Amino acid sequence: MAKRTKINAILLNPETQYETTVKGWVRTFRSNRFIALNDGSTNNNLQLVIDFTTMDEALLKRITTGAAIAASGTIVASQGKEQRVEMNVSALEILGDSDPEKYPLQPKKHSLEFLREIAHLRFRTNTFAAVNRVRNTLAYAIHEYFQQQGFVYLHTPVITASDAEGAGQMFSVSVLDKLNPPKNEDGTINYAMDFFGRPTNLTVSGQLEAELGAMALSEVYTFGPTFRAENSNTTRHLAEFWMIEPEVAFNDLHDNMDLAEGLLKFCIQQALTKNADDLAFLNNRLLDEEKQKPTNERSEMSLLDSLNFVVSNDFVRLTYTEAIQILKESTPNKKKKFAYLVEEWGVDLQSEHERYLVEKHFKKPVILTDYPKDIKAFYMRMNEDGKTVRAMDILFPGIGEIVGGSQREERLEILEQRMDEMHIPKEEMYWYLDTRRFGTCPHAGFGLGFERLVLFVTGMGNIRDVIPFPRYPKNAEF
RNA sequence: UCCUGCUUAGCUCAGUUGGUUAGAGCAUCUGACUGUUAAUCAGAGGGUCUCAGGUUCAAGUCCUGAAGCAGGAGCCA
Repeated sequence: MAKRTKINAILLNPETQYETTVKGWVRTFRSNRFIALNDGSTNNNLQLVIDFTTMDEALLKRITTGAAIAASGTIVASQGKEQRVEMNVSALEILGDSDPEKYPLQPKKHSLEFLREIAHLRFRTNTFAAVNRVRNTLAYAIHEYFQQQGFVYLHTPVITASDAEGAGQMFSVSVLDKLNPPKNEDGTINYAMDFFGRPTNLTVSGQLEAELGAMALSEVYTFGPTFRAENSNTTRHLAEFWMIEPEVAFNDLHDNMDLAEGLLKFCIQQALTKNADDLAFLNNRLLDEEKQKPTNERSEMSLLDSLNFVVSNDFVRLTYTEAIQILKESTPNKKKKFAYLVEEWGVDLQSEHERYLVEKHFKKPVILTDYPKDIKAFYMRMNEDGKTVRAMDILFPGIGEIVGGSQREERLEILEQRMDEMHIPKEEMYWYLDTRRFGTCPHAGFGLGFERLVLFVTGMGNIRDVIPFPRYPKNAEF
């Protein structure tokens, strides 16, 4: 058959009465006459109309849900109401059969939990096709935003020998015989015999390497996979996820906040512009879901409303100290409704506190800054008060922390002192400290959890549904 | 890892105070119909009630343990 036209192009083309060929997968086959065909170019199907009175009966039987077909015919104005155009098919070919007794997807609503078990087929549903197209737009937008501003895309290593990245449990990388590894005289494993001659792990962050790049290229960003071996079983954690980590020389905390807020708004705006159909579908999907809930549990804004709201409003910026004050005086704290009551300065904020600030008090994204030094990482810049560091967390409704970043400690003596206090091995990190020894300068950066951004933009409830093949405890299928 | 809940047909779910051959809708198959929109109508097939023990004359139902899943918490992006 002739070269295919993508269904998206046909649906956007105002013309009718032209011959073309389409290829795709059958979603439903109704009345022995109507095929809903989808090729992934859009969430909308093309309706193919066939004449079953003249078509070979054996061929007709092979038009089943999930089958791959090619069809040629004339695009005409549709007689039905649900679509503007349809194809009168003159020739049809089955490219790949789909046994209806065994094919697990039906033309009906499936639970997300069931689809997670058949993640290799779930792209074929409207929801997952839409989510993955939005994900693609967001990934591209990340690059667009940074490239427009002259950032250098830096590839940081996936395998690292440093275990001081300070962001949780790591997956070890080794080629040693697990049953009979080479041993030292004291019985410990002799990693000198391993591939890299030392213990190595999968990275939990590219930040430290990104800082090295920023100290010459000025503006860099990373965008790659990250691995955390935490036993996290939540709707917003994965063992393998994608993270964006810009690092900018000469930026202070305020520049850093501007950069992050600008990035988030740009990405969301791109999705609104480029994925209008997909977001409309996801918006309706969410509205249907909300109808099942009691009125008081429904969200005040629809998905599209909240995306537009975030794009067109400034994020609230306040310090940890101010946040503690608000929380102390909040109704749930006074009425002892919080599981963790806010009593004194210095405590880490719990999810319920973050959610109160974002969803109840301000009702918009919040950037919290200047946290107590004791609850933050060693590399964050010490403030003049000696108590707080120049950290920033961006909190989103429904997601919680979507960005975590800081201005970095560029003063060698203070950085070394902090490393000593927090038992970070300085010798091993000589390469990191060298940036402070030779031409150090103020700089700042942050980490953006890519899947958390996708989660927010698509309105999905579980992070396992916004990455094609999720990795989490007890699950590495596909 | 902790707390709570769930696990019955391919999918979504009923299943009474423990009581005979465990039900429905959708899907599938057969037939009818044919401008439908998750088409419709009639009929049929489809079950190791998650697994392992226990209590009982009798367990889908009660008890113990395990596994998996979901939601919440912690860790964080």
